[in-house]
Amino acid sequence: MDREATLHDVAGKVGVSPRTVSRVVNDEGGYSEETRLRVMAAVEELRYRPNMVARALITKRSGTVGLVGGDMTDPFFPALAEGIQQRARGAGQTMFFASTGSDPERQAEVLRSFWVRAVDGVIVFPALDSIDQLTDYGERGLPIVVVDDYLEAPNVACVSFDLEGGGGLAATHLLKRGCQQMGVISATVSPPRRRHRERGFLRTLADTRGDHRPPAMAQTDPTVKGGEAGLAELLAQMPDLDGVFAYNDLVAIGAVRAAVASGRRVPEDIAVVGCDDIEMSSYVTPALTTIRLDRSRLSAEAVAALSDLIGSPGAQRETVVLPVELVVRESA
Amino acid sequence: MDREATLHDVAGKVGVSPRTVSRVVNDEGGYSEETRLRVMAAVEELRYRPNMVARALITKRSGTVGLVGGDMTDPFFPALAEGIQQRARGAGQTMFFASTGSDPERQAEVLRSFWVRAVDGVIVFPALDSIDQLTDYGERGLPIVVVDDYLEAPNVACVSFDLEGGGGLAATHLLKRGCQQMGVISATVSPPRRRHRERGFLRTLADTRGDHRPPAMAQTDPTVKGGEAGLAELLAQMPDLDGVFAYNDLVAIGAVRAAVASGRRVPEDIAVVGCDDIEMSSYVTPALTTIRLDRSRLSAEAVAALSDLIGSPGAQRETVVLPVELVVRESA
DNA sequence: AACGTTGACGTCAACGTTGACGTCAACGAT
DNA sequence: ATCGTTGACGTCAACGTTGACGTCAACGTT
Repeated sequence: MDREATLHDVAGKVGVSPRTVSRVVNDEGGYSEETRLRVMAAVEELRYRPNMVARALITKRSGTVGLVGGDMTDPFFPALAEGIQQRARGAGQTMFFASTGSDPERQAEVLRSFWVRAVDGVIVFPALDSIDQLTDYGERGLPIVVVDDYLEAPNVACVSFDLEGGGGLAATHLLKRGCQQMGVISATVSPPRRRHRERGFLRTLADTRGDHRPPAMAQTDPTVKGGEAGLAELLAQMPDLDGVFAYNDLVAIGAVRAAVASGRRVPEDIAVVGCDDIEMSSYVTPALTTIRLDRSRLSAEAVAALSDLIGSPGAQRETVVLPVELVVRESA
Repeated sequence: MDREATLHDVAGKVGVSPRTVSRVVNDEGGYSEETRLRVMAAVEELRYRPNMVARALITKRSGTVGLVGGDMTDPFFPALAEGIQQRARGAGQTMFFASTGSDPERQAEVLRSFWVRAVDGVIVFPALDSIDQLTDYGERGLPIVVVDDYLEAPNVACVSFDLEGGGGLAATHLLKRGCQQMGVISATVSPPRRRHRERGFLRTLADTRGDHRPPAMAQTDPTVKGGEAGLAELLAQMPDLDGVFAYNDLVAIGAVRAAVASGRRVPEDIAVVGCDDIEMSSYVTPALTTIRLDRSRLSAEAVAALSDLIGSPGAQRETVVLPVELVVRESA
């Protein structure tokens, strides 16, 4: 376990100064072809690898990005994280990951830990009420890409799905099926300000027929259990419920289970539309009708936005809104 | 966006040397209570946060750990990553994550990128044929926890589930159900050396009744689609197949789907046992009978092993084998 | 009174790079 | 012959910390 080779070691071996080795390693130019070859050979032989920590100390660029999520356990998240990680790796960046459980204090702690490790930028799925935090870091010079929320600040870019449109799609579909008594299950982790899908759903309902009964509303955890509880609550408010728009597919699965458990048929008695289109959704019975969010696209856009931000300090950047799509399967 | 405060700034404000501020910040002792208070106040006021990069450069400890997985998209993985990340955070460590797609070259690249960023240790789900790589890094002084594989090397610890036992459990269960014609679907990403679950299954079969027909074997990707293909292959080899042990729950779900698509009933005509017990497994129809692996336990053990290794350089550490459990639901 | 010990600091160098700048020979243009 | 330019280096300091060691007053002991 002999100490790692440094620029100095390579320089000694070749008989040039460390600065020249650095130039070669970083492809800066300012050396002869012969020197380049001799340096490269020595680098090979000594298995020299630049020490990113030292480099980061002076350049203020660590070659790392941070991903801040609510909960990796949400099936929507992993594919996203995977995509982001792969693209970051492609750009020579290494990815930190930390989850916040949607708790702003944990988020603050996480951002601090990323900041003091000199990450070049972060991609954040923001916790409840944490925009001040994010604005603050943006102003301090940290490039931030915010997913599914909107805020204006230097060094901050936003990338979202058109969830409002998605809610509309769900409403239209349920109306077309002939549903009369609708319910919406939304998530406690999503603050009112960010309830785009619900807004879109309600608006389309209102726009399409002004005379319908206002939909029942419930709030739960964004999980299968939450969906079960949510449907029970909806049923309590509206016993002749016949159409449900669920916060995500997990909730939709829970809603379907609860409906079936209560002796109703899905979609005949209650139609259920989910959101996300996770893998699982095509494998449950009945297969879920849902709003598809293209996660691969989102990760691409998020990483692209972040590199832009990193490349041009202090800049703002257009908010990106990604289209969504209704996928009709069996549940509605 | 005024420059970040440093030890030097704090020192200037208080009227002591940076070294003293460092002592206070690191709780080293060797200062008066009065000095401590004044330093703390200045730290507060200037919002001083130690620069981990500079600290890492000199101490060779970065306060980061790396997690190397095959694919975050595998539903088994996220809960693990989440657990590891939380526990690491609890210990003041920040987690890097990178996936390898089970490709040894990508794994090498990932480990290099972690290494040059001076991670304090890594937890690895090894790619195919990559033990030399891992041994090499272990010898160079990198603490490594290897999940689900065995190797002996300095600075390396192994943590596994008792998959051999799990395979035995599955075999026993299928035998008890009266299955006669068994098949095993294993994964191409798992090299023969690491096929513990298959080994346990086959051995129990052989031990229990020496006269049975040798099981059919298939290999696929560890996905739902793979499971569908795998069952088809099994059926081609053994048309009167009546019991299947699948590599994981995703494969089991695929196998069930393919069985149903071929007009067979599950579990009446073909019983299927999965492995992992992911969330999804209780929500599909029929709900999966499976071998439960306690992911929370695994992440706890992995992190514990890693801190041990980090705490005592050069040490070896007992391999930890975690128990598994059969969960009987509907598919077998 | 002389001496060792302890506490509370300060000084300096080092960690491995890179930014800024300096040097010096070779070369072409005037 | 002189001058400016260019290429190919080298030198030095700095990034923000901490390890190793030094200093010096206060204190207790003999």
